Amino acid sequence: MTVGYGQYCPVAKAAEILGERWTMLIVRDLMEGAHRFSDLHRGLPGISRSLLADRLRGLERERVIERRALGGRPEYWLTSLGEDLKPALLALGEWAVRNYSGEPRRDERDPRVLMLWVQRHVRSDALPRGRFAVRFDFRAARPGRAWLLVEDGEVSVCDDDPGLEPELVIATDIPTLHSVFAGRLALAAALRDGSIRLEGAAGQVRAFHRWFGYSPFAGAARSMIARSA
Amino acid sequence: MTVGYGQYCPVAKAAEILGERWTMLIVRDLMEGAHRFSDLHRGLPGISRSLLADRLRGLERERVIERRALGGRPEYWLTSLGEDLKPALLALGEWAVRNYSGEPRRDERDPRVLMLWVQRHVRSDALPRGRFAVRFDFRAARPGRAWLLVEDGEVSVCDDDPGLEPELVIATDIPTLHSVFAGRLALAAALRDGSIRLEGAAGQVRAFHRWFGYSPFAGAARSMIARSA
DNA sequence: CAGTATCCTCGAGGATACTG
DNA sequence: CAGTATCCTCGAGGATACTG
Repeated sequence: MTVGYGQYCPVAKAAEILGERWTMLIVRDLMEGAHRFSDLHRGLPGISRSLLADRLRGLERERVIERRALGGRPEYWLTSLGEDLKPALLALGEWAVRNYSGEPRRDERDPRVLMLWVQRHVRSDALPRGRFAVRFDFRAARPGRAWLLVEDGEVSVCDDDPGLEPELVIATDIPTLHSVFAGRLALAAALRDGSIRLEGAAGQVRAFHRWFGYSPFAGAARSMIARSA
Repeated sequence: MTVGYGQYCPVAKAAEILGERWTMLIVRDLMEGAHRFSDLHRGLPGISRSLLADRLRGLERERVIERRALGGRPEYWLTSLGEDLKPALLALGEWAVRNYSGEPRRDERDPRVLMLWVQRHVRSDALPRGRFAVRFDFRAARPGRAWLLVEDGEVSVCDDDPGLEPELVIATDIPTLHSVFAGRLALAAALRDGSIRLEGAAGQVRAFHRWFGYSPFAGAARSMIARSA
């Protein structure tokens, strides 16, 4: 952001704005519906609060995002200029899907980030009404459990027992859930081979298939696999 | 390259590979036909030789490029994985064209880089046969002159007088030539208002219109302008 | 030409503690 | 919650000189 390339070239301009560490991931999270400072911070483990604030200022200066602080808490939103970046960011991600698909690395198996993504992509309109909990049991992961708390179409993640008997338990492991979310492994296949087990009333199990949402790149991953098969 | 984000996400992977300073510009230059170390170095004023070497190693490790040293001088070429990046890089550049079109900044008016781009995009097949020189006279620029030396369809740039009477002289200034190259200003319009003057035999002047090549983003710039008019 | 080796600087960004 | 202020570290990368 601060340091240009001294080149009057569109690629240089794009690199100037998006090339700094974390910036592309911040834009990605904004596209996925994160708007509050803490939301963004939670989705980017490793970034410091001051650096996040700095990057947000930079994006605001370049008119990619705007800060809204209408009375309540401040929020960050993509401007139309920022929304216009979507095709390019999708193209970049799809390139990565096509060319670097593989298992998540050791350091990429953070259940917290995965749960955040799962939460962000839940199809709220397909959620059963009322208040209930869904528990994820991860083999060989610390923390080994996480909860989704559903309350009238609103979903939140808990790392600790919310004290509510779960109506649905999903027993799996991090790489498997990652693969399903990313579209690299069909949910049906994972259920068949037992790498995911669903425990709960038939209605909740059926509903899960509808409200569980996938990565924006799942389509690209699926057609990759279909092509190579 | 070296530092990941610890996120199993396609955008994070793309940012990991392309997010480091200079990397996207190196890929751009490879796409535009630069393959030798010195060619790349010349197109990236400000990068040190050791850093360029380091970035090239990184891109090779990620299988975006490959180093070929078959007997002669080493060359760097995009792999098919690297070629596959073209749509994403074009999308990024077109986003920048749509949203940040403006005059080149003071530090972006380097005649050397501009001449390099002009050279790289010359349509060799439309060049007159034989050996001749084309001189560019830039108002208010140091160096104020540059030459294209054409020799049987091969073009090179000289910063100093090649000692050959030019058959064509192009009198203009850096921002104007930039704008024409970028597609933001029609050559015809620049000739009409005198911001570019062509001096030479009628045949050479006519040929210039055919062999002068434009930025890969010129099309996007033109349709931007057409839309806003 | 196409780099590598060595030394050194400086600024990006982490840690910590603080504020409205 | 949503940041800011201050201090400090360390590693990316520049400068320089060298090599096949």
